[in-house]
Amino acid sequence: MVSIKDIAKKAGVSISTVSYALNGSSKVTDETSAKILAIARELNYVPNAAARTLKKRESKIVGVFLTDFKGDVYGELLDGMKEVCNAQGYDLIVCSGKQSHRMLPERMIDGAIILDQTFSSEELIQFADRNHRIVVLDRELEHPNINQVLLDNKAGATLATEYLVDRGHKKIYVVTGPEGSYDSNQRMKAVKLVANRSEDVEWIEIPGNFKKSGGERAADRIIQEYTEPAAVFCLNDDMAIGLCDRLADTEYRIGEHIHVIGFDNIEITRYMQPRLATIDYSKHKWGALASEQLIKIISGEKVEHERIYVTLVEGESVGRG
Amino acid sequence: MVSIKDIAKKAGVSISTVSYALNGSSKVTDETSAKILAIARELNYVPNAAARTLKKRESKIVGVFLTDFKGDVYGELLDGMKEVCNAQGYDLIVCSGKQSHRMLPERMIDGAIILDQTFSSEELIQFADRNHRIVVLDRELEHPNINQVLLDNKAGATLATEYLVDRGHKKIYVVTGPEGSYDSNQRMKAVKLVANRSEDVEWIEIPGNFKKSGGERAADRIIQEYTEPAAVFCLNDDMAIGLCDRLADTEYRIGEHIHVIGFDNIEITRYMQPRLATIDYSKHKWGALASEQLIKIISGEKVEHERIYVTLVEGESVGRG
DNA sequence: TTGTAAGCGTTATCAT
DNA sequence: ATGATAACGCTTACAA
Repeated sequence: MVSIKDIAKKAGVSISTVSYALNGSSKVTDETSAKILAIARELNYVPNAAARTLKKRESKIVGVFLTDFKGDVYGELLDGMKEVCNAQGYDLIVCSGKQSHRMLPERMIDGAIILDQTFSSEELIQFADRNHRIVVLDRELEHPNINQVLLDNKAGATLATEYLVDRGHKKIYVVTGPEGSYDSNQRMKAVKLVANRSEDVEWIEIPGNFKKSGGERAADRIIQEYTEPAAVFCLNDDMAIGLCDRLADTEYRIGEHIHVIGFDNIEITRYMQPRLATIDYSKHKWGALASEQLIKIISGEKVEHERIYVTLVEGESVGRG
Repeated sequence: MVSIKDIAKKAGVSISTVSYALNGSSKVTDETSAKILAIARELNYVPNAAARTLKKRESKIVGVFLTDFKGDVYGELLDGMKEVCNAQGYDLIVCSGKQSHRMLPERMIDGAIILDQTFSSEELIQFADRNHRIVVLDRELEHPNINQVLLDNKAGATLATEYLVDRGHKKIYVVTGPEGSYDSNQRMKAVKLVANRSEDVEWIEIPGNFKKSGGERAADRIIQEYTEPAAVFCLNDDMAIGLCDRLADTEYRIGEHIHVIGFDNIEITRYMQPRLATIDYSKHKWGALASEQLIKIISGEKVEHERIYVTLVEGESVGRG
């Protein structure tokens, strides 16, 4: 491996001069600088990230942590993050799994964006206490070193529930996310609020998991107790897809016997027959804002919590009740 | 930041003893070791990755590089990679974009898995020459430090083309990937081979881009010159989806006027009406094998190139010609 | 069994 | 404008 020492030797200067030259300092003559740069190129010199990070105590890398790599929301979200990070001179790395948790405390990365159930809030607070900078996308957490950029879950769930109620549905199943999911809990709260406003609207909670399997299981139960048309609010699109998929094998028609709405507006919903009603939001913007906030708090800037707004996407999966 | 120096001071021992104790060396007494470990915990000690990497000249991290984060094949692929990496004591990070190319030469990572057009083959060879270890998933490259794990593109394209020919189609459009794509070129070669076997089979190449937009443009052209039923082999599913989507707005019926087959068997195809015929392969296995090979060559083991096998998935998107 | 010390490749302070 | 040197936090001969 060629280091600045090798360049220094070949150029007949000291390593500090080489360092200055490579970093474009004005302290060194254009002449020596040019010579050094030439030699560096000639020797195929590449700086060593570990050494730089060790000395400077920063890596110019931010990490985003995901529960897993599956999931259709991630593509745009990550692109949004990358765009902002790169523009600000940071690299973005995507991590997943318990093992990767060490990245932040071990200082491989300058900050973390969390969308990952496998981090407990205690763990995150502990990191923040030790002065690590974090942006959370999947929970509320108050700490000077933590910023949150959250979906407007309540607005979304309110829109969805009102849509069902407005279209005349009296019996509403709600398929939830996994236990303890912040998004699921927030959405559920809003559902209750809206549903309880109308005396004649009944809502039934079905525990789900934000995965297709949850929707499939919900479908089984709904079919079993079917007596009259009903509406289902799946608290994310993945479950709605599982539900529709299972229903496709039965005589129950979506938008006619069972009315379905999801949440996320993932791409796949556009291609479903009938088109799935859902709640949309800009994933790109969500990611971009998260990166923006993180880089700001890394730079010591104070920032306010942010919220991502949502809209209703109508679809034939919901007919008149 | 608390370092081994702090622990040493508090324990009244030298830093080397602390280092040995923390690394579970048998050189140090159970007693002192216990004391040191206790103090380390008490002080919330976390090792510094940069320092360790600098000294040991390895990071125990492998990086996978993607052209972008969109794309439905990535989820399972990455999970497969992560699984193997973690089992072998490596962390996996996912990177994208020109900026991230520095990770390998700067030695942040111990090796790279490449599925990324933005790396030129010259660049990769240069890295390999400087003793970096690489596995390529998107090209052929011969070098002692490079291993390749490729899809069996030819088998897949042969299966797809034969499927169309066997079902009586005489006119076959082929929508290709972007210029220079290895996968696209390989698949195209196989198409020609099969199609040219039968005198009465005509094939027409339409340049695409492996994205939905490519499929949409292809649909426009096919509609325009439509005289009789035709078959279309989209060299990936994404384009097939774009094509079907565009066709949905016309009077042409898929599986009746236009017969379509894709490549990749991404999840979305299951939910299409009619079900898209396509070529399947295990993305999980592909990722797992790539990681396996990379870790082997990092460990100095010699390995052979690998190939991922493919199968045909029939679908109603292809009817009788 | 434990300590001393060198060194990994940088950056940055202080002399010169 | 350039050089000598310490320091970042860790591992690992080698010495004691």
